[in-house]
Amino acid sequence: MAPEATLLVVEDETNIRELLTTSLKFAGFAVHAAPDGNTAMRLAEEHDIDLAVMDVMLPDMDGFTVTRRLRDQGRDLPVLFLTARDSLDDKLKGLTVGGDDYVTKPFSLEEVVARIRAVLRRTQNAEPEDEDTVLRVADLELDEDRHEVARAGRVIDVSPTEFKLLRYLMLNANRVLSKAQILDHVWDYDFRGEMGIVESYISYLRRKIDTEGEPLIHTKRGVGYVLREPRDPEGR
Amino acid sequence: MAPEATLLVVEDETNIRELLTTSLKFAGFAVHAAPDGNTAMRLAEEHDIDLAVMDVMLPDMDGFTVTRRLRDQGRDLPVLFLTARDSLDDKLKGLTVGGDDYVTKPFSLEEVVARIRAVLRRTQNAEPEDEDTVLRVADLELDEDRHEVARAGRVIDVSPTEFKLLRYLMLNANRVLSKAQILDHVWDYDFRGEMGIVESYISYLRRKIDTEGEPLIHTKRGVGYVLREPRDPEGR
DNA sequence: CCGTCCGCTGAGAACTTCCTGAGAATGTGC
DNA sequence: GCACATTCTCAGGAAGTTCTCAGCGGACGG
Repeated sequence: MAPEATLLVVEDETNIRELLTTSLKFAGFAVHAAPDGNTAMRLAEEHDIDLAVMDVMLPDMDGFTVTRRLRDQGRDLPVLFLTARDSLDDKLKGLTVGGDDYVTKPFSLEEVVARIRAVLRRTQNAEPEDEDTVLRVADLELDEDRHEVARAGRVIDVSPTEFKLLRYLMLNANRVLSKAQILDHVWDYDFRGEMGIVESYISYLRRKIDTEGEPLIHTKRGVGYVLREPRDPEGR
Repeated sequence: MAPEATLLVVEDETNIRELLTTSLKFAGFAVHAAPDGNTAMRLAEEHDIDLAVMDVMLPDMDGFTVTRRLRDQGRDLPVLFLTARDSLDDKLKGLTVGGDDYVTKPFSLEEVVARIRAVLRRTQNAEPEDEDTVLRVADLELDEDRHEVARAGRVIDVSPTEFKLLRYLMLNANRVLSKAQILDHVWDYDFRGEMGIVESYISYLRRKIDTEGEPLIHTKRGVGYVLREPRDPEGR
């Protein structure tokens, strides 16, 4: 399978750079990584980059400068900025007007992948005709754009974490996910709590989407959880 | 037959290192073994390693450091970490994000082999879709991804131990397995119980998968058990 | 044909995992 | 700054799983 797109990760903290690199590769992207602005510029010359994931704070120059210089070279590069939650720069606020976007640290991998896909969708597809921002499993729907969930056509209100958890389950429908996997993908990378929180949120989700009609979320005791279509009475 | 893949086992406890080495060789892998981080680094230079099985606690440096150093040398090495059950280290978080995974001690050999294969599948195959994770014997199916068993298309609920036992029987279809062999592979290496437990679980499995249609699990009195295709009426 | 051995299975004790309600702590919008 | 939503922890209880054991019965050897 050809990679979905080629990304450039620019981030000086080694842990986060590697976390992003491995998990984005795993998500199907081709990834180049740079610890600073100058390396980033060099890599961008050598490779065709579709999108950059860029820390705002870099050792040699800030992420905006890197972005400007890259764009001065002609390419129309969309960027997903990474920034600390409390330093919500004014410059970031105007970003969603162009194709760009940002996520605050600490982030969850689900969040980053979802935002990358959203930015690529907006910038690559000038034709917005394909409404593939909707995930569907049986009569359950999740709309990325509207940030909305519906079961059997009835819209259901869910919290942000519930939404991310459900998206992850739906993206991996019919595959058993361990609580550790869920924690790693849905919760922020610095979360230090126990896996019991996954149980709690599964419980919340069930109450909201799984109380009427065939249940879609199933517990695999000792293994994890799986979201799947209901079976016929014969268990087929 | 060429080895399936080349592994590097890094584990300081001699018993466990040898247990892993012999049984992984037997499972068809080429295996190099190291008792500490430095030896591991040296072996990794001398040989082409496809995957490392790495204890988190090592005498000279921890498994994460070894992994970091090995990866700094360029190769994109997937790792299966071994860790004590109660020391669910913070660093283990984020492990199921990339290709890596972990198993807790004490483990069963079945578990380790299954996880190694899963990691190799994920990291070697850039094509995630097509390769199916389903074992089949006659009309009996076992799906790793869904952690599900079906007979004649009808899904059957099994417990984790039943699942591991059935996987082991199916991987060794048409070969008679002694109760001792089964105990050694399917149960944790520190299990101190009697072999009667194998009889119990064979009984559970038969009740679930072997009650209708030709039986697939057969007792070789005084020898062990074998799972095999039903014979034609002539007994051929 | 008989006794012994081996394997099968039901019962149940001990244990583990999971679910859920309550509540504290934190964040967000008005 | 107040009200409300959300996140997270915890603990009790429910449910499922693991493991042991003992009685039964069929298989095998003599």
